[in-house]
Amino acid sequence: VRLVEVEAYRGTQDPGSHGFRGPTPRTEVMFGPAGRLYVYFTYGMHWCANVVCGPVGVCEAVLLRAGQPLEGMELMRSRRGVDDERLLAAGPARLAQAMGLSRVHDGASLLRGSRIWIENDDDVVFSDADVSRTRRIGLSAGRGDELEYRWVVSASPYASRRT
DNA sequence: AGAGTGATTCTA
DNA sequence: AGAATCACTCTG
Repeated sequence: VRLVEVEAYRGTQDPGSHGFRGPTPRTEVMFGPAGRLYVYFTYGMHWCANVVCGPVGVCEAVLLRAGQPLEGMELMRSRRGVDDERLLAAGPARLAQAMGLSRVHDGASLLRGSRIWIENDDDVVFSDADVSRTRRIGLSAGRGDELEYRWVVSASPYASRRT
């Protein structure tokens, strides 16, 4: 997919982050080296994937919130049980499901030579003017909900909501 | 607007 | 141990 929406989480500096209260068995990956996936399970049924960003000992991660399907459309349709291309990866749990990400990918490396990776698009698709910065989704009040740590391609029909 | 669903973490 | 919470999605 082509990523069209992400959110930043700043660990111990950020009450909205799973890492706010320091490392736990669940969050230890986020306190490890950058370039790995932090995949967590929530609401009894959903997986969501983050990219760990900070140096060892510092919890920082970026939640992958939405993507535009580019390849493997039929595989993603079957994983999602949905036909509409715009709903295949429009949301963090939808994206993870479309990509087939779950427990076994927690801690997986994204570095060169890995089976999962992120790469720059050779074509320039979006300019800075296409990207909006907003408050994050799904955080209760007082949990860092006022921070504008969500970046989204405003006009993309593949984002998790219209902006 | 509400239900579904179960791991994780905090409190006692 | 028990309870609260939850970086969500789908269906009405």
